[in-house]
Amino acid sequence: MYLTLDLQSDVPIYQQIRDRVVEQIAMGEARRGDPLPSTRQLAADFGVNFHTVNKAYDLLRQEGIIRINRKSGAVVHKDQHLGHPVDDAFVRAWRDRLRVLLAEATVQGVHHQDVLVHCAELLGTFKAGEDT
Amino acid sequence: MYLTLDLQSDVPIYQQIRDRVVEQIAMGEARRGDPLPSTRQLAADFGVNFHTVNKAYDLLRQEGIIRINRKSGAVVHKDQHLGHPVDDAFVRAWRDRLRVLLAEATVQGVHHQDVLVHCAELLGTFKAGEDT
Amino acid sequence: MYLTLDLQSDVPIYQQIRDRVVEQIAMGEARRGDPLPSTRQLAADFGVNFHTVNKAYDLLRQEGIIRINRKSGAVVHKDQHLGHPVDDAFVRAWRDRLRVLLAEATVQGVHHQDVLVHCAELLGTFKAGEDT
Amino acid sequence: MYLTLDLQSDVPIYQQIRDRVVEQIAMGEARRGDPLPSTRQLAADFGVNFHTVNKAYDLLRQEGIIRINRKSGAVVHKDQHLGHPVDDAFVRAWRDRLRVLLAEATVQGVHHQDVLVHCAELLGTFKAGEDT
DNA sequence: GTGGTCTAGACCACG
DNA sequence: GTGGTCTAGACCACA
Repeated sequence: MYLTLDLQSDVPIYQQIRDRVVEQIAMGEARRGDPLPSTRQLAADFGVNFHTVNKAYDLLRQEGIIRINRKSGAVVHKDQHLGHPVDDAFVRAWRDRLRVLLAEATVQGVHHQDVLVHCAELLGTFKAGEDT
Repeated sequence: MYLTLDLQSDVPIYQQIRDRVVEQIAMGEARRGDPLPSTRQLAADFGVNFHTVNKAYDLLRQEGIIRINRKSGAVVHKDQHLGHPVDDAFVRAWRDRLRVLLAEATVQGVHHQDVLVHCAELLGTFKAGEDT
Repeated sequence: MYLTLDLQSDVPIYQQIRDRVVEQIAMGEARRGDPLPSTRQLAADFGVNFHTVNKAYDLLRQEGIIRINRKSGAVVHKDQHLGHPVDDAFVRAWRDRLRVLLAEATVQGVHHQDVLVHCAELLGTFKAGEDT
Repeated sequence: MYLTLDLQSDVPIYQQIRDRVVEQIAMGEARRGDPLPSTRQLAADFGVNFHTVNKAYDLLRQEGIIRINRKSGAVVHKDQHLGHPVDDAFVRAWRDRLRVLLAEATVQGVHHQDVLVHCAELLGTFKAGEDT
């Protein structure tokens, strides 16, 4: 699993790590049961603090996306093929964030049709994982 | 313009104010030239400090969404009818944020079709403003 | 004397009026003894408050650029042909402001040669007045 | 980086701080990657509130002159050696401010030749940084 | 009336 | 350690 970070970004590093992991899973690059790099390994690769990676993994654990075992380290727990019912609370909060994002694009002059194209394109990159 | 805040949320208050204003403009509730409440008025309404509102307005000003006059206060400057060219840098950054959001939904098991339905529904609430 | 204002600018209106008058005099459009529009006239033309124009004229008076008589109104008092000695205090303060302006251009990547070209060009538009 | 302020000046303190930083960078005293003092450190040195320094740094960040990291604080991001293309909008606004400044000098009787000498002298103090 | 500036101090997030 | 957020209140500038 290759992750890329931007240490200059104003997005917190732990958030970036978490985001990249989510994207990798969505793209099908990592599936249920697959192991994640060890926190120390990742921290060394990126040259960031060990606690920072830890925080990212803890976030993912709280979201139910990964499981952390003392022995085997972190493994992917949730992916798009799991078939579990979608959490209503998640959808509500997610939709709220989506509304803001779409509102921004609308105000900045992006046509609604183009917005949908962007969505479809991005979902397409995740679809590939679905077919596997 | 009616705005609602959640003072308990972990989203900064100034960010929430900014988000609500963007949504209102996207929904066509406020259009180019329409005045926004004065910072101190809005602060009093929400029971927050006027500096917090100030920061939200300053953010919107930096995004080119509102203009601030010493005399008449803040007025809407950008809406979906402006016909201005869309900033490429904005689209790139916006798409990156959209990717993360869509990846989250995918990982949590939301079907791609449902994601598109959510997008279309939300855009529909903005479309109303376009028809006016 | 034709003046143009930008009511949307973040530059105070009284400052803009003062700046435009200074530019007109520098360009030779108005010379020592020439009358300025009455404050009430200018206020009506621009649709701004009478006190705002008054403040601009007062600034110019303090700078020794115009004289204000109750009878004849405001008249230009200083122009580039006056031949009076240049005030040292003015030059020092002026140079400080110039330093900041030139530093900005330098940091933003404008070549020093281009800076000098800009200066020469602008001075050229004032030179025309000198020849008159 | 040594900066000097005039707390009695009518120029806002945060603006003075911003100006001094720009001058230091233009003079080559601080270059791309060099760290700036922490906001609270600088505030303590000047005897001003840290919010004031914060505002100055935020201004510089918006201008793309510095970058702010949560970890290492603020570092210089732009200097005259960067070789980036010059922003047209910046040049237009900058030239407008230059016009006013040159008009003032002209009206006050400074000869055009002397104005150019002042410009060349000041640019020379920045040139030193270029040669390094 | 409006927004802008500055101060002072508390608390949190990040690394 | 760093910066970010929020509060509270004072005073000034602008129109």
